[in-house]
Amino acid sequence: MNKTMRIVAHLDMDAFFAAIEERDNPRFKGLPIVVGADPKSGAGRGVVSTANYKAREYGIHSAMPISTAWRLSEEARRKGGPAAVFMGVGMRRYGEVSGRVMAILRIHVPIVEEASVDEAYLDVSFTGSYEKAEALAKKIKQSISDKERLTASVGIGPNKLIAKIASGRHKPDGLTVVRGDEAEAFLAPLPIREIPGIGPKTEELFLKLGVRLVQDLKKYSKDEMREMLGKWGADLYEKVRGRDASPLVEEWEAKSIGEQETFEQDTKDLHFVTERLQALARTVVKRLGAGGFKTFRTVVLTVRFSDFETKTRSRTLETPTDSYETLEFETMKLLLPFFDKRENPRKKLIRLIGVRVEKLSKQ
DNA sequence: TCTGGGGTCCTAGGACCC
DNA sequence: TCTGGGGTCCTAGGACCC
Repeated sequence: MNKTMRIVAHLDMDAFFAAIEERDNPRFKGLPIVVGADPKSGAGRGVVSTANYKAREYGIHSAMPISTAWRLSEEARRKGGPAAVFMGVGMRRYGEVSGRVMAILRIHVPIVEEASVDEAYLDVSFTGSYEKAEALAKKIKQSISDKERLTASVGIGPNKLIAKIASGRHKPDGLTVVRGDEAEAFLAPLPIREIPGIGPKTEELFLKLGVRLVQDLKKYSKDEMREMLGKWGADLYEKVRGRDASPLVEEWEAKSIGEQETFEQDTKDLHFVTERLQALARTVVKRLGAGGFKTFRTVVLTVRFSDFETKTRSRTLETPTDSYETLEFETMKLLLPFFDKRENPRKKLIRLIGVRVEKLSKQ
């Protein structure tokens, strides 16, 4: 083993939001917990953000409509089990816990990529061996458990791809090590959907071609992959073989800031929508300043109809601005056509609107 | 089942420029 | 006459991630 061998760890907090709620509300200990939209006795519109493992036994999982989660909880209750505890998303608190967890990681590892609120990549090459990297991961997991009473699952591998997939193999509270020379064989029998970047559409495309497992993808040349998937196809060609040279990204700057809102009921009421648009625009401008940005130059309006068709309209200004009035004026100009025959000939009801700014500058 | 809210990245066509 | 090549910007849409 050479000294420059790369070793990457991926740490994923287990059922993060639900675990925090369970920890902070002792009376919910051991109960199924669902963090997400208000279920409104089965009539709620949102989705499940996180379900703890007890709730997953009911078939409840992330991204599921909250109405479905409610139904599953009711079914379980009729069979004599406890009803699930439904809780709203307390993002501020989760952000605080995340900050403390990330601080623990930085005590042990100098190069950390905060991939999301509950995930991080660690460059543990400095340990020099998989054995030492594994020992370090155990220490970090123990520290998170001691200080925060939360569990995490860790994957260790020769690159981010392998570390990420490995962290998902033994959840919760898992630790999975895949050495460089095992990476390709580790991936081969997995469903292609395990590869980050392969979502429902790509999975379906390949299923039609009889491709289900990572090993099945190896029959395509790099050019064929590029042909099918564009630029990303060439990356995937490498990933299928366990190779991923992407570096950890320690610092990054937001490229856009936006807010959107799904209405409780679909609407065609221009006054109502205008009022919501103004509220969204105000929040966006506030967050722009809070994020240290001076100006934006592009504004984007999103409109989603009741049939879920989603349209975006954007305009790039001549001059950068930080003005709320400009944002309101420009998004209103983009919105109005949706209230007449120009953009909405069939008079569909509106389900959601969103306001986003791009081409941000700190100058 | 009836689908949130925060984002990123890619593609593709047309305008425009050299 | 029936036709370049490359580059950048803008716009709209779509796939994907947590």
